[in-house]
Amino acid sequence: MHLPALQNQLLAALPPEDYVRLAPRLELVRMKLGHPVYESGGALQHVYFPVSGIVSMLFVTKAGASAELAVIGREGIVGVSLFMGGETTPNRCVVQSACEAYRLPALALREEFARGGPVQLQLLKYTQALITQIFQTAVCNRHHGVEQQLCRWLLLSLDRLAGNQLKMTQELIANMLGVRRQGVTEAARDLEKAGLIHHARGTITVLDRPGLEARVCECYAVVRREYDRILPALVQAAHQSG
Amino acid sequence: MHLPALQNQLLAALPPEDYVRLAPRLELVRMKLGHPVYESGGALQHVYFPVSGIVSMLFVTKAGASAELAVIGREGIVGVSLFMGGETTPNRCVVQSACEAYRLPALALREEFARGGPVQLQLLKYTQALITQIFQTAVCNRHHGVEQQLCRWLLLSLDRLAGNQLKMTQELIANMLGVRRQGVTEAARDLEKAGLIHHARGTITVLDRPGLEARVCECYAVVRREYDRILPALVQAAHQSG
DNA sequence: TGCGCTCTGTGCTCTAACGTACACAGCCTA
DNA sequence: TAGGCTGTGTACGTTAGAGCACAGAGCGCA
Repeated sequence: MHLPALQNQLLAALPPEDYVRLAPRLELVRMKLGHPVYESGGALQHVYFPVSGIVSMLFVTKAGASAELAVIGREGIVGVSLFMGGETTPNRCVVQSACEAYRLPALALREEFARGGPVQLQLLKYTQALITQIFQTAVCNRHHGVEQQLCRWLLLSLDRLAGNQLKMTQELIANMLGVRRQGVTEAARDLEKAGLIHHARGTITVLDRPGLEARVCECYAVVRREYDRILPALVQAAHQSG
Repeated sequence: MHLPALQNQLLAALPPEDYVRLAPRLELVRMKLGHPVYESGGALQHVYFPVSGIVSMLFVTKAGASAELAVIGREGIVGVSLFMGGETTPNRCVVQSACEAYRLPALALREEFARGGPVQLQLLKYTQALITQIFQTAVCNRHHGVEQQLCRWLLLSLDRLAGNQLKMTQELIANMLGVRRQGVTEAARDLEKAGLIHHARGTITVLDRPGLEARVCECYAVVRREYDRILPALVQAAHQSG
């Protein structure tokens, strides 16, 4: 049994009996770049288990400035506030890289969560990992320069995608990081000079991942280590399915 | 029945039958300013329900720079990673303002959490509010100046303390915000010139709270609104006990 | 009263990032 | 092939904050 939904590592980490109970209520949806999965304060009707692509958690200020808080890929779930009891949340979630996801109605999710056991545990563990990513974003925003943040962002994104290419304009990256587009241009130029990446009109190719990891600030490692520590089942799943 | 532990608003919001089951296992501890409640990556033996004072969630980088992620007072609980399933977390928790708290052994907490019901719900709701505070810190770090961050910090702290005084040197505030001490000095000077605060050797007195709220960035309001929305029981409790 | 400590105020230079502006380059379509 | 659009490169001046240095001010203690 290798259903596509199992490409979501969180679902894949569930015991089979839990998964088969969930599976019939999962519905595949495809979402294009820029698609708003959730709006700030909007009522959440579903949670999403991505099997490909990336969803960004963003906050947009009144003045229109934005800041990415975390990225979510097939290791996780979009919409944790549904089982955390808040129903909604003041941040947005936007598709950052064209995304296929299995969605589950809010009611079904709450029902599953209320059973306790492995489903609940897995969801909570993922949430804690997500918290780590969010607070490390806060740390990085405070103390590290644009270039290091770009490295972190590239690595976090790459971890969630197949291959070594990102289809993403510098403008969009700048919006994610909450910096100027020129800042990204300059940082990308320097990384390209160092032979770590190649970029051209909306595509960034990572040529030297170890080189990037050597240049990134500690924030990436902290987040990565926490994901690996809290969600070892996911790492195994990643190895199995590529 | 007005036990001191009920001054913790999270405990106070529990149904009486849940509270009486918990109460015998709560142990009062007093913690001085600077006391490390949790170290980064350390094993968590207890969770803490503050009844007075403030605990800061901090992250300290390898280079020694620090950044506050959130503050926790009698509205909450210190140590959410214990019931979130991660056991530990890479950030520190430090007493920011002398604190009395009731602590509960890790085992007892997990037992209570596993029962589901109101205890679990309340803990999760609080965690979501905490997530909001953390990501708003990330936003504020990215986009807002030192003065606005100081305003936010003052208001968040004031919400968790009785009275309008903060015993806190500028040096410590700077460490919390992850900025230079001089930056805090300058911001505080400007706020004092505007008649909003008075400060002298380790004590900041807020003279004009509405004035501060007018000058702070939206980050404070976003956090405050989420706490009020997700945890209305806590607001009521706050009204009852002052 | 005097000493020494901590805390605060203020000055400087330096740098990263911002806002703005504009030129060019690749790609698509007419 | 020309025109237009989007994405990228580069160059300003401006500013917030960092790093550093040191003077003064309030407080505790001998």
